[in-house]
Amino acid sequence: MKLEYKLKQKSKKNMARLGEFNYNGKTYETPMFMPVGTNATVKTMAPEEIKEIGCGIILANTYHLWLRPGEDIVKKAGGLHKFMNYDGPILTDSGGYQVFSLAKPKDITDEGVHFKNHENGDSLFLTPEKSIQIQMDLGSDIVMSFDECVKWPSTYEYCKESVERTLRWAKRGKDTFNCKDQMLFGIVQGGEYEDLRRHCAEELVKMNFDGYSVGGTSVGEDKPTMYKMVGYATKYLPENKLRYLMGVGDPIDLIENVMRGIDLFDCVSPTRLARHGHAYTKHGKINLKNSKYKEDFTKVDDTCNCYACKNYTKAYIRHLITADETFGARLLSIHNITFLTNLMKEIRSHIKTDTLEEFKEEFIKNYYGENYENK
RNA sequence: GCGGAAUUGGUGAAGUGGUUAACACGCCGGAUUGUGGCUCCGGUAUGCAAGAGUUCGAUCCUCUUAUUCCGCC
Repeated sequence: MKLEYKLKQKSKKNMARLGEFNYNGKTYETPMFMPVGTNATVKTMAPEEIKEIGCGIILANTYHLWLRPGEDIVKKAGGLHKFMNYDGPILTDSGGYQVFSLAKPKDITDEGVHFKNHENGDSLFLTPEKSIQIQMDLGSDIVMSFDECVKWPSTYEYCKESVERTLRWAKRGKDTFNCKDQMLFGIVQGGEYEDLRRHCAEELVKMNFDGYSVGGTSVGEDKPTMYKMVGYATKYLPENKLRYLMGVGDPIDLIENVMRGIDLFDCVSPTRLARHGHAYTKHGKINLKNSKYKEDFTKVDDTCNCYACKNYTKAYIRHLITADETFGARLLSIHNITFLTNLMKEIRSHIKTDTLEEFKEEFIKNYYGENYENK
């Protein structure tokens, strides 16, 4: 049951778009935020909780599931959905990000990428064909091409070479891919260089993927640079297909990049920040480990109605985090994912009325205070 | 009452007659972006029980006092 994207509405003032797709009898709206569940679990959370919050797609990771438990096990279990008991849509990352985070430049060859297993040091070799094959075995709904996520900053020469490689890998992946129930996305790379982004986007579009991702962002660049890179890519992508900005989840970046034509986002930050004691609120990100919350018996965010905010106080959650109790991480994960999910909901409603620009100003004022500048 | 040993930050402790008293935990901040889930990076004793002395100089040597622990009466 391949999901099909329908573009419903476009802003007249910017590139924001409203869309939807059906999956398993349910309709999901975009733009959407997708929580990350690397090891076939959104860390500390049960699938029921994720659905309760109103999330749609969640992510899982090819690299990690390949190493453990192995895609064969997941296949025997009946696929990822059955294995992890999640009947919503699932997207798998290709392992391309691990090229960035785990491999050294000398490990990257045209054939594929040499890794050291981060658990036991074993030598590993991942190719575009292998990545796609694993993802077909996992049975996710959206499959990512195997790409090279380049470091930032990188020279024009390196990015150019890397884009050509990413395009060759995309083609090889597409030739391997043969599942009618899954979507396959191409990934636009090209660093901060407009002609490279354009070239990459146009070549991918010629290959006719089911959707397109923007990669190579959220790797340490400043916000204006990121926005620029996104704009260079979406400009050359077809309107009737999903666009996914990989690894982006800072609240303001969600708004900014929706305005640049993005439909899907993912980021580890709501769950990682939660594990480290941080919470998103309307008035900015707070660190619950700060001693000023020791006797703060109010909820994390007074405008929030998530399970954590309905039932628990800052002082209690602070205590859990300080005592290294998992329940604290779980409560904050629920809260942070709820925060981003609700933010996307607000964004969608402002696309409907084409008032996203005003919403952005309002949000910034509340979240960062009066003197915000892009850093 | 007699004899012995000890006393270093919030805690456990290292250390030396000579510029900024190790390390760990805790505490106080910060970071985190297609997740390498006990992570990373900062800060944290103007003082080494108190006082006096020896010395150019003492946390380190001497004496007195206090406190704690151990043994004996």
